[in-house]
Amino acid sequence: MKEKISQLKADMFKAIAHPTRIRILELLKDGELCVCEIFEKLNVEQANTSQHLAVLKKQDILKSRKEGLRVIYSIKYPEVIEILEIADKILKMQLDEALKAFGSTK
Amino acid sequence: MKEKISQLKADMFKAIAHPTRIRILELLKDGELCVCEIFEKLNVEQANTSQHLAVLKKQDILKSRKEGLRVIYSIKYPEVIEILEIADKILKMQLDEALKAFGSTK
DNA sequence: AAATTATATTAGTATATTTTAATATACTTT
DNA sequence: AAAGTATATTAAAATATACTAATATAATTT
Repeated sequence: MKEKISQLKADMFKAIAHPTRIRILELLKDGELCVCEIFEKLNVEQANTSQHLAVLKKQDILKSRKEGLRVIYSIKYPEVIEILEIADKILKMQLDEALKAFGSTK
Repeated sequence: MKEKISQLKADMFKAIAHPTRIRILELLKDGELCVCEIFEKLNVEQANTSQHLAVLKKQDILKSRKEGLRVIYSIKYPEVIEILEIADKILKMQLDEALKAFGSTK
């Protein structure tokens, strides 16, 4: 039972754990965007962008709606952004520490 | 530049994104443990546990110290636990919603 | 209804991750 | 210094992910 929940959480993190998908989430932080806007801003192939969006949607992290020809994606649970912000914070601390290691005669 | 930072964040999430590693982090939430305690509690092979610990340590998420024969691991940045707690919260909302979908004539 | 536009899907190849099993290292105790 | 513990490393096989290119779908405009 506990194992299954860990698996579900791992699946969620796996969905997030890709540079392109992280950039997608950061783009969508301030509101919804259509696929065309996303792949142009990211400079990533349309097909590849679609695939990454599909990963995030399958994992129930993004939602989408159709508007004419366009498909508009947005973040389903804003808490995901909190996760990214904490990751940012940790990364800064890590880099900070790595930098300090230089100062001390290393 | 922005791409490199996304890559670093992705690497961090990748390190977290495994059921066994998530369980390790949850075990260490309340304090340090040696490898022998960890793999016994998790019911995972010693070698495999070592490998997963190495992944988390390489990513600077865990730290370790030696005490006699034992190696004792602990969480380096408590913020990682916050990330797991938010993931928990999101997962609960997702499951909740999935459950509700049943109620409504689906 | 044909052509156009936006998005999605599929298949194939390339890469990366995970697991298992065997072995190595590094302290400790005898 | 030999034997015993605790942990780490390595190699090989199995599995999963990612990217590219080609093609398919679906709504729109002409």
